Amino acid sequence: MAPPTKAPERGRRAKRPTGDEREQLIRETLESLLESKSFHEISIDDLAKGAGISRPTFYFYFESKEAVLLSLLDTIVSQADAASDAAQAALDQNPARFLRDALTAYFHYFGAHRAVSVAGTEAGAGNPKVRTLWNQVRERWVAAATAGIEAERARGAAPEGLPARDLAIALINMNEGVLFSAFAGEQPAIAEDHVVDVLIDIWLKAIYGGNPPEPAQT
Amino acid sequence: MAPPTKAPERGRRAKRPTGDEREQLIRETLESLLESKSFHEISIDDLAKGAGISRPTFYFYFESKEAVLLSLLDTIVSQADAASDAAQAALDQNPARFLRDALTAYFHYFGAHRAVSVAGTEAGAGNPKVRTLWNQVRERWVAAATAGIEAERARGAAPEGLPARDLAIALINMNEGVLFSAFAGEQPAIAEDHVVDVLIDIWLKAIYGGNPPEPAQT
DNA sequence: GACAAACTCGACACTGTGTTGATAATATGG
DNA sequence: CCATATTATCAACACAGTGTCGAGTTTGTC
Repeated sequence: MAPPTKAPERGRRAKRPTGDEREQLIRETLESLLESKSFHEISIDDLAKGAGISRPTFYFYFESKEAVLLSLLDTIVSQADAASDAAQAALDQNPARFLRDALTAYFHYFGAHRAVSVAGTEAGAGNPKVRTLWNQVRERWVAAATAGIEAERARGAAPEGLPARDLAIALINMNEGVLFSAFAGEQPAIAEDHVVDVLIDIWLKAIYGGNPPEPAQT
Repeated sequence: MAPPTKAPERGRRAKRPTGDEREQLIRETLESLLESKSFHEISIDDLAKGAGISRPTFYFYFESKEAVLLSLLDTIVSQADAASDAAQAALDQNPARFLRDALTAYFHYFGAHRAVSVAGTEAGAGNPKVRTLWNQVRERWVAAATAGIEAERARGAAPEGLPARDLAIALINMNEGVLFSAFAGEQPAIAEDHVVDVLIDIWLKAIYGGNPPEPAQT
Protein backbone atom coordinates (compact mmCIF):
# COMPACT_ATOMS: atom_id res chain seq x y z
CA MET A 1 0.00 0.00 0.00
CA ALA A 2 2.47 2.67 1.20
CA PRO A 3 5.08 3.60 -1.45
CA PRO A 4 8.12 1.39 -0.86
CA THR A 5 11.29 2.93 0.52
CA LYS A 6 13.68 3.86 -2.28
CA ALA A 7 16.20 1.24 -3.32
CA PRO A 8 19.72 1.98 -2.00
CA GLU A 9 21.78 4.35 -4.19
CA ARG A 10 24.05 2.84 -6.77
CA GLY A 11 27.52 1.99 -5.47
CA ARG A 12 26.76 2.80 -1.88
CA ARG A 13 25.95 -0.21 0.29
CA ALA A 14 22.95 0.48 2.48
CA LYS A 15 23.71 0.26 6.18
CA ARG A 16 20.35 -1.31 6.87
CA PRO A 17 18.05 -3.41 4.73
CA THR A 18 14.95 -1.45 3.73
CA GLY A 19 11.68 -1.97 5.50
CA ASP A 20 10.22 -3.97 2.63
CA GLU A 21 13.19 -6.30 2.56
CA ARG A 22 12.81 -6.92 6.26
CA GLU A 23 9.14 -7.62 5.91
CA GLN A 24 9.83 -10.11 3.16
CA LEU A 25 12.62 -11.67 5.20
CA ILE A 26 10.22 -12.25 8.07
CA ARG A 27 7.77 -13.94 5.72
CA GLU A 28 10.49 -16.15 4.31
CA THR A 29 11.71 -17.04 7.77
CA LEU A 30 8.25 -18.20 8.74
CA GLU A 31 7.80 -20.26 5.62
CA SER A 32 11.17 -21.92 6.04
CA LEU A 33 10.69 -22.61 9.76
CA LEU A 34 7.34 -24.18 8.98
CA GLU A 35 9.13 -26.87 6.99
CA SER A 36 10.53 -28.23 10.24
CA LYS A 37 8.23 -27.15 13.09
CA SER A 38 4.54 -26.62 13.54
CA PHE A 39 3.16 -23.10 13.68
CA HIS A 40 2.62 -22.92 17.41
CA GLU A 41 6.15 -24.13 18.11
CA ILE A 42 7.51 -21.07 16.35
CA SER A 43 7.93 -18.02 18.57
CA ILE A 44 8.01 -14.39 17.53
CA ASP A 45 11.60 -14.38 18.69
CA ASP A 46 12.40 -17.14 16.17
CA LEU A 47 10.98 -15.00 13.39
CA ALA A 48 12.83 -11.91 14.60
CA LYS A 49 16.13 -13.78 14.89
CA GLY A 50 15.64 -15.27 11.44
CA ALA A 51 15.18 -11.81 10.00
CA GLY A 52 18.13 -10.43 11.95
CA ILE A 53 16.13 -8.08 14.16
CA SER A 54 15.05 -7.92 17.78
CA ARG A 55 11.66 -8.94 19.03
CA PRO A 56 10.31 -5.43 19.57
CA THR A 57 11.32 -4.58 16.02
CA PHE A 58 9.26 -7.47 14.76
CA TYR A 59 6.22 -5.61 16.04
CA PHE A 60 7.10 -2.68 13.86
CA TYR A 61 6.38 -4.88 10.84
CA PHE A 62 3.63 -7.26 11.95
CA GLU A 63 1.27 -7.25 14.86
CA SER A 64 1.52 -10.98 15.51
CA LYS A 65 2.83 -14.16 13.99
CA GLU A 66 -0.65 -14.90 12.73
CA ALA A 67 -0.42 -11.71 10.69
CA VAL A 68 2.72 -13.03 8.99
CA LEU A 69 0.99 -16.28 8.22
CA LEU A 70 -2.03 -14.41 6.92
CA SER A 71 0.16 -12.49 4.57
CA LEU A 72 1.70 -15.69 3.22
CA LEU A 73 -1.72 -17.27 2.80
CA ASP A 74 -2.99 -14.23 0.96
CA THR A 75 -0.30 -14.64 -1.63
CA ILE A 76 -1.01 -18.31 -2.20
CA VAL A 77 -4.75 -17.80 -2.37
CA SER A 78 -4.48 -15.06 -4.94
CA GLN A 79 -2.10 -17.08 -7.10
CA ALA A 80 -4.43 -20.07 -7.06
CA ASP A 81 -7.50 -17.93 -7.67
CA ALA A 82 -5.84 -16.22 -10.61
CA ALA A 83 -4.93 -19.54 -12.20
CA SER A 84 -8.44 -20.85 -11.65
CA ASP A 85 -10.03 -17.72 -13.12
CA ALA A 86 -7.86 -18.06 -16.18
CA ALA A 87 -9.06 -21.64 -16.66
CA GLN A 88 -12.67 -20.57 -16.25
CA ALA A 89 -12.54 -17.90 -18.94
CA ALA A 90 -11.07 -20.25 -21.52
CA LEU A 91 -13.18 -23.33 -20.85
CA ASP A 92 -16.64 -22.23 -20.01
CA GLN A 93 -18.30 -24.72 -22.33
CA ASN A 94 -16.55 -27.84 -21.07
CA PRO A 95 -17.43 -28.14 -17.41
CA ALA A 96 -15.58 -31.37 -16.68
CA ARG A 97 -12.45 -29.97 -18.19
CA PHE A 98 -12.79 -26.73 -16.26
CA LEU A 99 -13.25 -28.63 -13.04
CA ARG A 100 -10.06 -30.57 -13.65
CA ASP A 101 -8.07 -27.43 -14.48
CA ALA A 102 -9.32 -25.46 -11.51
CA LEU A 103 -8.71 -28.31 -9.09
CA THR A 104 -5.29 -28.93 -10.54
CA ALA A 105 -4.45 -25.26 -10.07
CA TYR A 106 -5.42 -25.33 -6.41
CA PHE A 107 -3.59 -28.58 -5.90
CA HIS A 108 -0.54 -27.09 -7.51
CA TYR A 109 -0.37 -23.77 -5.68
CA PHE A 110 -1.33 -25.00 -2.26
CA GLY A 111 0.86 -28.04 -2.70
CA ALA A 112 3.83 -25.86 -3.57
CA HIS A 113 3.44 -24.18 -0.17
CA ARG A 114 2.07 -27.08 1.74
CA ALA A 115 3.72 -26.18 5.03
CA VAL A 116 2.04 -22.78 4.95
CA SER A 117 -1.28 -24.28 3.90
CA VAL A 118 -1.24 -26.81 6.69
CA ALA A 119 -0.24 -24.12 9.19
CA GLY A 120 -3.16 -22.09 7.89
CA THR A 121 -5.66 -24.75 8.84
CA GLU A 122 -3.91 -25.16 12.18
CA ALA A 123 -3.98 -21.46 12.98
CA GLY A 124 -7.47 -21.05 11.55
CA ALA A 125 -8.76 -23.29 14.29
CA GLY A 126 -7.66 -20.93 17.04
CA ASN A 127 -7.41 -17.48 15.52
CA PRO A 128 -10.47 -15.51 14.42
CA LYS A 129 -8.67 -13.46 11.77
CA VAL A 130 -7.19 -16.49 10.07
CA ARG A 131 -10.50 -18.27 10.33
CA THR A 132 -12.25 -15.36 8.72
CA LEU A 133 -9.81 -15.40 5.83
CA TRP A 134 -10.43 -19.09 5.26
CA ASN A 135 -14.15 -18.62 5.44
CA GLN A 136 -14.01 -15.86 2.86
CA VAL A 137 -11.98 -18.07 0.56
CA ARG A 138 -14.40 -20.94 1.07
CA GLU A 139 -17.34 -18.66 0.50
CA ARG A 140 -15.90 -17.53 -2.83
CA TRP A 141 -15.39 -21.12 -3.95
CA VAL A 142 -18.81 -22.16 -2.75
CA ALA A 143 -20.41 -19.28 -4.62
CA ALA A 144 -18.55 -20.21 -7.80
CA ALA A 145 -19.48 -23.88 -7.50
CA THR A 146 -23.10 -23.04 -6.74
CA ALA A 147 -23.31 -20.85 -9.82
CA GLY A 148 -21.71 -23.59 -11.93
CA ILE A 149 -24.13 -26.23 -10.71
CA GLU A 150 -27.12 -24.00 -11.33
CA ALA A 151 -25.90 -23.18 -14.81
CA GLU A 152 -25.54 -26.86 -15.64
CA ARG A 153 -29.01 -27.56 -14.37
CA ALA A 154 -30.44 -24.63 -16.32
CA ARG A 155 -28.99 -25.90 -19.56
CA GLY A 156 -30.36 -29.35 -18.80
CA ALA A 157 -26.99 -31.05 -18.44
CA ALA A 158 -27.39 -31.78 -14.75
CA PRO A 159 -30.52 -33.10 -13.05
CA GLU A 160 -32.29 -31.24 -10.27
CA GLY A 161 -31.67 -32.59 -6.79
CA LEU A 162 -30.09 -31.18 -3.65
CA PRO A 163 -30.07 -27.41 -3.25
CA ALA A 164 -27.12 -26.32 -5.35
CA ARG A 165 -25.50 -24.40 -2.54
CA ASP A 166 -25.70 -27.30 -0.08
CA LEU A 167 -24.15 -29.58 -2.64
CA ALA A 168 -21.41 -27.03 -3.32
CA ILE A 169 -20.63 -26.64 0.36
CA ALA A 170 -20.28 -30.37 0.82
CA LEU A 171 -18.01 -30.76 -2.17
CA ILE A 172 -15.80 -27.82 -1.25
CA ASN A 173 -15.44 -29.21 2.27
CA MET A 174 -14.47 -32.52 0.78
CA ASN A 175 -11.81 -30.93 -1.40
CA GLU A 176 -10.33 -29.08 1.51
CA GLY A 177 -10.21 -32.05 3.83
CA VAL A 178 -8.85 -34.39 1.20
CA LEU A 179 -6.21 -32.06 -0.20
CA PHE A 180 -4.90 -30.99 3.16
CA SER A 181 -4.82 -34.45 4.62
CA ALA A 182 -2.83 -35.49 1.56
CA PHE A 183 -0.44 -32.59 2.12
CA ALA A 184 -0.09 -33.29 5.81
CA GLY A 185 1.02 -36.81 4.94
CA GLU A 186 -0.74 -38.64 7.75
CA GLN A 187 -3.02 -41.62 7.37
CA PRO A 188 -5.74 -41.93 6.26
CA ALA A 189 -5.00 -39.92 3.12
CA ILE A 190 -5.26 -40.32 -0.62
CA ALA A 191 -1.95 -40.60 -2.48
CA GLU A 192 -1.06 -37.26 -4.06
CA ASP A 193 -1.02 -38.57 -7.60
CA HIS A 194 -4.65 -39.77 -7.36
CA VAL A 195 -6.12 -36.96 -5.38
CA VAL A 196 -7.38 -34.80 -8.19
CA ASP A 197 -8.88 -37.74 -10.09
CA VAL A 198 -10.74 -39.01 -7.07
CA LEU A 199 -12.19 -35.61 -6.32
CA ILE A 200 -13.28 -34.99 -9.88
CA ASP A 201 -15.00 -38.35 -10.12
CA ILE A 202 -17.05 -37.60 -7.02
CA TRP A 203 -17.90 -34.06 -8.13
CA LEU A 204 -19.18 -35.35 -11.45
CA LYS A 205 -21.23 -38.15 -9.94
CA ALA A 206 -22.67 -35.85 -7.28
CA ILE A 207 -23.62 -33.15 -9.77
CA TYR A 208 -24.60 -35.14 -12.86
CA GLY A 209 -25.79 -38.37 -11.28
CA GLY A 210 -25.17 -41.28 -13.65
CA ASN A 211 -24.93 -39.12 -16.76
CA PRO A 212 -21.55 -37.55 -17.36
CA PRO A 213 -21.78 -34.06 -18.85
CA GLU A 214 -21.34 -33.46 -22.56
CA PRO A 215 -19.34 -30.47 -23.67
CA ALA A 216 -21.90 -27.81 -24.69
CA GLN A 217 -20.97 -27.63 -28.35
CA THR A 218 -17.48 -28.36 -29.65
CA MET B 1 -7.69 -48.96 35.47
CA ALA B 2 -6.86 -48.58 39.18
CA PRO B 3 -9.76 -49.56 41.46
CA PRO B 4 -11.69 -46.41 42.26
CA THR B 5 -11.42 -44.91 45.73
CA LYS B 6 -14.21 -46.25 47.93
CA ALA B 7 -17.35 -44.22 48.10
CA PRO B 8 -17.57 -42.23 51.34
CA GLU B 9 -19.09 -44.23 54.21
CA ARG B 10 -22.77 -43.94 54.77
CA GLY B 11 -23.73 -41.04 56.94
CA ARG B 12 -20.26 -39.64 57.16
CA ARG B 13 -19.65 -36.70 54.85
CA ALA B 14 -16.23 -36.96 53.22
CA LYS B 15 -14.00 -34.03 54.00
CA ARG B 16 -12.68 -34.05 50.44
CA PRO B 17 -14.23 -35.19 47.20
CA THR B 18 -12.68 -38.45 46.04
CA GLY B 19 -10.11 -38.50 43.29
CA ASP B 20 -12.59 -39.76 40.74
CA GLU B 21 -15.03 -37.02 41.50
CA ARG B 22 -12.32 -34.44 41.02
CA GLU B 23 -11.28 -35.92 37.74
CA GLN B 24 -14.86 -35.83 36.54
CA LEU B 25 -15.23 -32.28 37.82
CA ILE B 26 -12.23 -31.20 35.76
CA ARG B 27 -13.76 -32.78 32.68
CA GLU B 28 -17.07 -31.06 33.30
CA THR B 29 -15.34 -27.75 33.86
CA LEU B 30 -13.61 -28.00 30.52
CA GLU B 31 -16.77 -28.93 28.69
CA SER B 32 -18.69 -26.09 30.26
CA LEU B 33 -15.95 -23.50 29.66
CA LEU B 34 -15.82 -24.58 26.03
CA GLU B 35 -19.39 -23.36 25.62
CA SER B 36 -18.13 -19.82 25.99
CA LYS B 37 -14.42 -19.74 25.05
CA SER B 38 -12.21 -21.48 22.59
CA PHE B 39 -9.87 -24.21 23.76
CA HIS B 40 -6.69 -22.19 23.66
CA GLU B 41 -8.24 -19.36 25.64
CA ILE B 42 -8.79 -21.73 28.53
CA SER B 43 -5.85 -21.99 30.91
CA ILE B 44 -4.98 -24.84 33.21
CA ASP B 45 -5.67 -22.47 36.05
CA ASP B 46 -9.24 -22.01 34.78
CA LEU B 47 -9.76 -25.76 34.90
CA ALA B 48 -8.21 -26.03 38.34
CA LYS B 49 -10.31 -23.17 39.71
CA GLY B 50 -13.42 -24.68 38.17
CA ALA B 51 -12.74 -27.95 39.95
CA GLY B 52 -11.91 -26.19 43.21
CA ILE B 53 -8.25 -27.13 43.31
CA SER B 54 -4.93 -25.39 42.75
CA ARG B 55 -2.94 -25.55 39.56
CA PRO B 56 -0.31 -28.00 40.79
CA THR B 57 -3.07 -30.31 41.94
CA PHE B 58 -4.47 -30.30 38.44
CA TYR B 59 -1.27 -32.04 37.35
CA PHE B 60 -1.99 -34.82 39.79
CA TYR B 61 -5.00 -35.74 37.66
CA PHE B 62 -4.04 -34.85 34.10
CA GLU B 63 -0.76 -34.09 32.45
CA SER B 64 -2.10 -31.27 30.29
CA LYS B 65 -5.33 -29.67 29.18
CA GLU B 66 -5.11 -31.65 25.96
CA ALA B 67 -5.30 -34.80 28.07
CA VAL B 68 -8.59 -33.61 29.54
CA LEU B 69 -9.95 -32.89 26.10
CA LEU B 70 -8.76 -36.27 24.89
CA SER B 71 -10.62 -37.93 27.68
CA LEU B 72 -13.83 -36.10 26.75
CA LEU B 73 -13.40 -36.97 23.09
CA ASP B 74 -12.87 -40.61 23.94
CA THR B 75 -16.22 -40.75 25.62
CA ILE B 76 -18.05 -39.16 22.71
CA VAL B 77 -16.32 -41.32 20.14
CA SER B 78 -17.16 -44.52 21.92
CA GLN B 79 -20.78 -43.53 22.37
CA ALA B 80 -21.11 -42.72 18.68
CA ASP B 81 -19.27 -45.86 17.62
CA ALA B 82 -21.47 -48.01 19.82
CA ALA B 83 -24.63 -46.54 18.32
CA SER B 84 -23.29 -47.00 14.83
CA ASP B 85 -22.28 -50.60 15.50
CA ALA B 86 -25.74 -51.34 16.78
CA ALA B 87 -27.25 -49.98 13.57
CA GLN B 88 -24.87 -52.03 11.47
CA ALA B 89 -25.73 -55.32 13.10
CA ALA B 90 -29.47 -54.86 12.62
CA LEU B 91 -29.49 -53.47 9.10
CA ASP B 92 -26.83 -55.24 7.15
CA GLN B 93 -29.06 -55.92 4.16
CA ASN B 94 -30.27 -52.37 3.60
CA PRO B 95 -27.19 -50.26 2.94
CA ALA B 96 -28.92 -46.92 2.38
CA ARG B 97 -30.82 -47.33 5.58
CA PHE B 98 -27.69 -48.26 7.47
CA LEU B 99 -25.88 -45.24 6.11
CA ARG B 100 -28.62 -42.96 7.32
CA ASP B 101 -28.69 -44.53 10.78
CA ALA B 102 -24.94 -44.43 11.22
CA LEU B 103 -24.65 -40.85 10.05
CA THR B 104 -27.55 -39.81 12.20
CA ALA B 105 -25.87 -41.42 15.18
CA TYR B 106 -22.64 -39.50 14.62
CA PHE B 107 -24.53 -36.31 14.00
CA HIS B 108 -26.43 -36.86 17.20
CA TYR B 109 -23.55 -37.69 19.53
CA PHE B 110 -21.06 -35.19 18.22
CA GLY B 111 -23.76 -32.57 17.95
CA ALA B 112 -24.73 -33.13 21.56
CA HIS B 113 -21.17 -32.20 22.55
CA ARG B 114 -20.42 -29.80 19.74
CA ALA B 115 -18.19 -27.51 21.76
CA VAL B 116 -15.95 -30.45 22.62
CA SER B 117 -16.00 -31.73 19.05
CA VAL B 118 -15.03 -28.37 17.63
CA ALA B 119 -12.30 -27.98 20.24
CA GLY B 120 -11.08 -31.41 19.22
CA THR B 121 -10.49 -30.34 15.67
CA GLU B 122 -8.90 -27.13 16.92
CA ALA B 123 -6.51 -28.93 19.25
CA GLY B 124 -5.89 -31.73 16.76
CA ALA B 125 -4.25 -29.20 14.47
CA GLY B 126 -1.54 -28.40 16.98
CA ASN B 127 -1.22 -31.37 19.27
CA PRO B 128 0.19 -34.72 18.12
CA LYS B 129 -1.69 -36.84 20.65
CA VAL B 130 -5.04 -35.36 19.77
CA ARG B 131 -4.24 -35.62 16.09
CA THR B 132 -3.37 -39.27 16.51
CA LEU B 133 -6.67 -39.95 18.21
CA TRP B 134 -8.57 -38.31 15.35
CA ASN B 135 -6.58 -40.20 12.79
CA GLN B 136 -7.36 -43.48 14.50
CA VAL B 137 -11.02 -42.63 14.53
CA ARG B 138 -10.92 -41.63 10.87
CA GLU B 139 -9.02 -44.77 10.02
CA ARG B 140 -11.69 -46.91 11.64
CA TRP B 141 -14.45 -45.16 9.71
CA VAL B 142 -12.52 -45.34 6.48
CA ALA B 143 -11.93 -49.05 6.95
CA ALA B 144 -15.62 -49.64 7.62
CA ALA B 145 -16.69 -47.59 4.61
CA THR B 146 -14.13 -49.29 2.38
CA ALA B 147 -15.42 -52.70 3.42
CA GLY B 148 -18.99 -51.60 2.82
CA ILE B 149 -18.23 -50.30 -0.66
CA GLU B 150 -16.38 -53.45 -1.59
CA ALA B 151 -19.21 -55.61 -0.33
CA GLU B 152 -21.72 -53.69 -2.42
CA ARG B 153 -19.54 -54.07 -5.48
CA ALA B 154 -19.06 -57.78 -4.84
CA ARG B 155 -22.78 -58.36 -4.70
CA GLY B 156 -23.21 -56.37 -7.90
CA ALA B 157 -25.19 -53.54 -6.34
CA ALA B 158 -22.51 -50.90 -6.91
CA PRO B 159 -20.42 -50.46 -10.06
CA GLU B 160 -16.65 -50.69 -10.10
CA GLY B 161 -14.85 -47.35 -10.26
CA LEU B 162 -12.48 -45.50 -7.97
CA PRO B 163 -10.42 -47.59 -5.57
CA ALA B 164 -12.83 -48.23 -2.72
CA ARG B 165 -10.46 -46.90 -0.09
CA ASP B 166 -9.83 -43.64 -1.93
CA LEU B 167 -13.53 -43.11 -2.32
CA ALA B 168 -14.07 -43.87 1.35
CA ILE B 169 -11.38 -41.42 2.42
CA ALA B 170 -12.89 -38.64 0.36
CA LEU B 171 -16.39 -39.24 1.70
CA ILE B 172 -15.27 -39.46 5.31
CA ASN B 173 -13.36 -36.21 4.92
CA MET B 174 -16.46 -34.64 3.50
CA ASN B 175 -18.56 -35.79 6.43
CA GLU B 176 -16.11 -34.42 8.91
CA GLY B 177 -15.73 -31.04 7.26
CA VAL B 178 -19.44 -30.62 6.68
CA LEU B 179 -20.59 -31.73 10.11
CA PHE B 180 -18.09 -29.68 12.01
CA SER B 181 -18.57 -26.54 9.97
CA ALA B 182 -22.28 -26.93 10.65
CA PHE B 183 -21.55 -27.28 14.38
CA ALA B 184 -19.18 -24.35 14.42
CA GLY B 185 -21.96 -22.21 12.99
CA GLU B 186 -19.86 -20.10 10.64
CA GLN B 187 -20.55 -19.53 6.98
CA PRO B 188 -20.35 -21.31 4.63
CA ALA B 189 -22.17 -24.18 6.28
CA ILE B 190 -25.14 -26.42 5.63
CA ALA B 191 -28.15 -25.90 7.89
CA GLU B 192 -28.21 -28.55 10.58
CA ASP B 193 -31.57 -29.97 9.59
CA HIS B 194 -30.38 -30.73 6.04
CA VAL B 195 -26.90 -31.92 6.79
CA VAL B 196 -27.54 -35.62 7.02
CA ASP B 197 -29.71 -35.68 3.89
CA VAL B 198 -27.16 -33.85 1.83
CA LEU B 199 -24.38 -36.16 2.90
CA ILE B 200 -26.37 -39.30 2.24
CA ASP B 201 -27.34 -38.16 -1.21
CA ILE B 202 -23.71 -37.61 -2.15
CA TRP B 203 -22.57 -40.91 -0.65
CA LEU B 204 -25.17 -42.80 -2.62
CA LYS B 205 -24.39 -41.06 -5.91
CA ALA B 206 -20.65 -41.49 -5.41
CA ILE B 207 -20.92 -45.17 -4.57
CA TYR B 208 -23.81 -46.33 -6.76
CA GLY B 209 -23.57 -43.88 -9.64
CA GLY B 210 -27.02 -43.29 -11.12
CA ASN B 211 -28.54 -46.50 -9.73
CA PRO B 212 -29.75 -46.31 -6.18
CA PRO B 213 -29.20 -49.53 -4.24
CA GLU B 214 -32.00 -52.02 -3.73
CA PRO B 215 -32.35 -53.69 -0.38
CA ALA B 216 -30.80 -57.17 -0.69
CA GLN B 217 -34.00 -59.15 -0.15
CA THR B 218 -36.93 -57.92 1.88
C1' DG C 1 23.06 20.56 8.59
C1' DA C 2 18.78 20.43 10.78
C1' DC C 3 14.40 18.26 11.04
C1' DA C 4 11.05 14.69 10.52
C1' DA C 5 10.09 10.21 9.44
C1' DA C 6 11.35 5.59 9.62
C1' DC C 7 13.36 2.30 12.20
C1' DT C 8 15.67 -0.19 16.24
C1' DC C 9 16.11 -2.28 20.71
C1' DG C 10 17.04 -2.65 26.14
C1' DA C 11 14.31 -3.17 29.84
C1' DC C 12 10.03 -3.95 32.02
C1' DA C 13 5.49 -5.92 33.40
C1' DC C 14 2.57 -9.62 32.71
C1' DT C 15 0.48 -14.30 31.73
C1' DG C 16 0.81 -18.99 31.61
C1' DT C 17 3.53 -23.35 32.21
C1' DG C 18 5.58 -27.19 34.69
C1' DT C 19 8.26 -28.81 38.89
C1' DT C 20 9.84 -29.32 43.63
C1' DG C 21 9.42 -30.24 48.19
C1' DA C 22 7.10 -29.88 52.30
C1' DT C 23 2.49 -30.95 54.36
C1' DA C 24 -2.24 -32.76 55.26
C1' DA C 25 -6.01 -36.22 54.75
C1' DT C 26 -7.29 -40.90 54.33
C1' DA C 27 -6.98 -45.96 54.20
C1' DT C 28 -5.01 -50.27 56.13
C1' DG C 29 -3.59 -53.80 59.07
C1' DG C 30 -1.58 -55.22 63.02
C1' DC D 1 -6.58 -47.17 67.84
C1' DC D 2 -2.34 -45.95 66.40
C1' DA D 3 1.64 -46.44 63.02
C1' DT D 4 2.52 -46.09 58.49
C1' DA D 5 1.87 -46.12 53.52
C1' DT D 6 -0.79 -44.04 50.04
C1' DT D 7 -3.17 -40.47 48.15
C1' DA D 8 -3.98 -35.79 47.67
C1' DT D 9 -2.84 -30.82 48.18
C1' DC D 10 -0.53 -26.43 47.44
C1' DA D 11 3.04 -22.34 48.19
C1' DA D 12 6.89 -21.06 46.00
C1' DC D 13 10.07 -21.15 42.32
C1' DA D 14 12.26 -21.11 37.63
C1' DC D 15 11.13 -20.39 32.97
C1' DA D 16 9.40 -19.22 28.36
C1' DG D 17 6.83 -16.27 25.64
C1' DT D 18 4.12 -12.00 24.93
C1' DG D 19 3.41 -7.09 24.25
C1' DT D 20 4.70 -2.17 25.36
C1' DC D 21 7.35 2.04 26.54
C1' DG D 22 10.57 5.18 25.87
C1' DA D 23 14.93 6.44 24.52
C1' DG D 24 18.01 5.88 20.97
C1' DT D 25 19.89 5.75 15.81
C1' DT D 26 19.58 5.99 10.73
C1' DT D 27 18.07 7.95 6.67
C1' DG D 28 15.75 11.01 3.36
C1' DT D 29 14.57 15.91 2.48
C1' DC D 30 14.76 20.75 2.10
